[in-house]
Amino acid sequence: MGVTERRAREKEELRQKILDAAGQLFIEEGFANVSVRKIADRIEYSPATIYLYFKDKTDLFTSLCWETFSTLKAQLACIEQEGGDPVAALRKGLRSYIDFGLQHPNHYLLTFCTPIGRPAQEQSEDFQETNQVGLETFDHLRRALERCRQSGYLQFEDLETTSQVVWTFIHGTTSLMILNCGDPHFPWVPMEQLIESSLDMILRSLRPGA
Amino acid sequence: MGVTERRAREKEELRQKILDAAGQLFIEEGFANVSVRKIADRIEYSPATIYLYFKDKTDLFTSLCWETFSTLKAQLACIEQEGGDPVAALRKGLRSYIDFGLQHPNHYLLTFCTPIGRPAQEQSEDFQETNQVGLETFDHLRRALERCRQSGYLQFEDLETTSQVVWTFIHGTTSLMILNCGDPHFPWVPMEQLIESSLDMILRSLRPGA
Amino acid sequence: MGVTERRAREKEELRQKILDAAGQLFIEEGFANVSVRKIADRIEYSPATIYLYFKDKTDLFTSLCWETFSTLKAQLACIEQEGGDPVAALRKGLRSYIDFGLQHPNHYLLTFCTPIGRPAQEQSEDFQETNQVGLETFDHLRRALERCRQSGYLQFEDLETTSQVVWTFIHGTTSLMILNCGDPHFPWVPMEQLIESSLDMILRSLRPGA
Amino acid sequence: MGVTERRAREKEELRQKILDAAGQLFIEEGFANVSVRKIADRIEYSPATIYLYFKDKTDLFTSLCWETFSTLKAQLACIEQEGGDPVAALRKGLRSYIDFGLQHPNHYLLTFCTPIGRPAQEQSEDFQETNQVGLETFDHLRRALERCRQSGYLQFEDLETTSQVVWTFIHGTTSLMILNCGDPHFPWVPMEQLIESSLDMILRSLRPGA
DNA sequence: CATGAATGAGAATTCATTCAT
DNA sequence: GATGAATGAATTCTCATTCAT
Repeated sequence: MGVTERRAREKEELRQKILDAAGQLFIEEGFANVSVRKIADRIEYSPATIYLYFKDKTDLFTSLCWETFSTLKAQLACIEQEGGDPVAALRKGLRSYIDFGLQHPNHYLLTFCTPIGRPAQEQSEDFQETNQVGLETFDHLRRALERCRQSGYLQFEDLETTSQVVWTFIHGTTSLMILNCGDPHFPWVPMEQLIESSLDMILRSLRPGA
Repeated sequence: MGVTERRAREKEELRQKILDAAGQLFIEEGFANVSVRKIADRIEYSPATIYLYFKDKTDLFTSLCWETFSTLKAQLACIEQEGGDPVAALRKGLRSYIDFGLQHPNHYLLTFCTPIGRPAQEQSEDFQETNQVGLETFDHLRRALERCRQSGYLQFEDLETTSQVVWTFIHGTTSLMILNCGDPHFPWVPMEQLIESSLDMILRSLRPGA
Repeated sequence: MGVTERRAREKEELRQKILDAAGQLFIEEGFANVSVRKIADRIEYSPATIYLYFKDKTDLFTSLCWETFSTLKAQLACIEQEGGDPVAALRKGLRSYIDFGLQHPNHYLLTFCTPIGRPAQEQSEDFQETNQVGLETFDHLRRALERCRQSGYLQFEDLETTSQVVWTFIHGTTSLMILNCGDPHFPWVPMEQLIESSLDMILRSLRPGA
Repeated sequence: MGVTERRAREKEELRQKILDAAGQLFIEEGFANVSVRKIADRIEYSPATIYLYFKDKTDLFTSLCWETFSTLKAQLACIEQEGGDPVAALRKGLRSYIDFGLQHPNHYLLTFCTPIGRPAQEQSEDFQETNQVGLETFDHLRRALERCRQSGYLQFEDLETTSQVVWTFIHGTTSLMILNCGDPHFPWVPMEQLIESSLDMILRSLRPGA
């Protein structure tokens, strides 16, 4: 029985190793510029081995996205359950989103900043599943905002529109932080200051009477 | 002498024709999916001819980026010069930025959503030049905000921080529009509505007393 | 001892199961399009198991050929033994040959429509054995014809030449049926009609006085 | 102008060289076992060059078939035009068919004895064209037989069935001659004798009163 | 006995690029 | 100035086969 377990563990480890290598490479070089061979080379396995763990190159991408969403969703669910002041919870959730991006830059970029030839991919079952998780993640934001509105702390007209706008804003902050924060050519203010100011601005714009 | 001039003109015309075809194709199909042959086919020249005008495929792209960035800068400069209500001008500028991104999605993605890890490219003269244009473009935003503050229509503490936050916000809106706007799996509100609401929120958060 | 016997029986059963699956697949998809994995999948064993029973993919095929040739020979022998009207027996034998080809198209094609240029194969023991069976099969035709001649029902000069010609004829019918019978671009008459007409023509050409 | 001509000639020569190499290899190893690389190696060009002359591997095959049919059709058309005794013309045509096969064994085998995954191929324009030529070739046989019947020299019921049966017969003779005529394991009678006997038998079976 | 895991070799095809003309 | 021809290198992916367990 020990043998079976060890095998399973090793298999999972290799799968993860492949995913990690692929994620890094996708970010470093762009999805289109990464060949299966490059991934295999990096982990010192044969290209054929990759195909024992993933159906094709797209499957690799999809799996990475799924990982991203799942982790993020879990964090947000945790905050939601804690309850407490709705605005504080919203802010905490947004901050959590940004921090997640900064802590998992590869996954974040891959999931939200990498264009793929979508059409081909959308059919797959895995994609559907990943997408589902993504939508559920967004639900947390929607609910957090609605709670703020119902409690009277924030005010806005359309929940759906507002949720989406807020998402695009924190996505913008997150992605630029990841991509350019070390760019010596741009006079960035300190990261912490930028993040907090971003959250301030978002909440200010939703304050009743604003 | 007329001959020489005509030759020069014809040469410039072909160069532009190539750039136009390439630009269209990059947008239609994405950089990675455009082959030099496709560009050549579209203008009914041979692939080899392209190489008489551009060093390689990357050079084509860089030239396009520079071109389009200049266009954005020119648009913003134009708005700045028009003068008029500062807040309206700011809003117009922001809208201009978003529209620019949507019109040149591939250049936008390359410039703002691709990690700088291309050692080869950073060094290049073209890159430096393009970067310079980028900074100048940001200057327009900074100035537009400052004018709003000085005129008393908007209020905020730190100009630099605010400018950067605003940029990250509209970048977020722009990039997600580009990447996901056609995604049938996400319940996007109409694009126009999302964009206008984004601008509303940004301006609302800067309103005095907000 | 019961145990040993059961083991042997089980082993033989699995071998046959593999052969059957392979045979079906070769017919359904053609030799080149059948992978060992496909065979293994169909019987729900691992590919590696196949190699416990057969040296390689070719061995599988050779075994099948031998098997099926033996079947043909047995059929012809059976007809021969039945005796009865010699011409009816001849016709039955020819028909049997054609039907055999249609039922085992891939083995038929491999054996009769593939140039012997595989040095490796010719040498093999299996090949020699298969060849032997082939000659014995032809003997049946020769004998059937001779019996028709001796009984006075048919007439021809040279037995050997006639046997060979008859063989080439039914081979032609068989192989074209296999290769093109489903070709919608050729106005084939119904297969049954073609086969029976072929046999009619062959027998008519051997009729005394013809 | 001489330059253009020479270029065209050279281009045609290379095309033919590729076709020849491909034809040989297809016969030697079977369609499925020939890679584009092997063809390229044999003529000492790069694989990519092949694709400048042929759309894909299937196109190579189709072109070879077209060549075959065209040549054969021309020969048969020639005989048809000569006129003369219908039965002699029929026999001459049949003999011509067999001789053609023996003179161009590669093309013959390729066209009539090589199974390909047909479905994928049938759509192509080239295939349609090739098929058309094939049907026209068969028309010659049909017409030759009909002429014999109308002149009263031969007798048979259904023209279509008879034509097809006759074709399968001479195809059988031709293909076995090509494939096995040198087989030391089979006691072949002299080739000339076999061919003439085949024709005798065919004509005898169609003789009035047979 | 059976197999899960792994791989080297090779498949068809495409592409950016060069160069003689 | 423009190009037709050619190619080396790379792409994704499949397969027969092996071997430790």
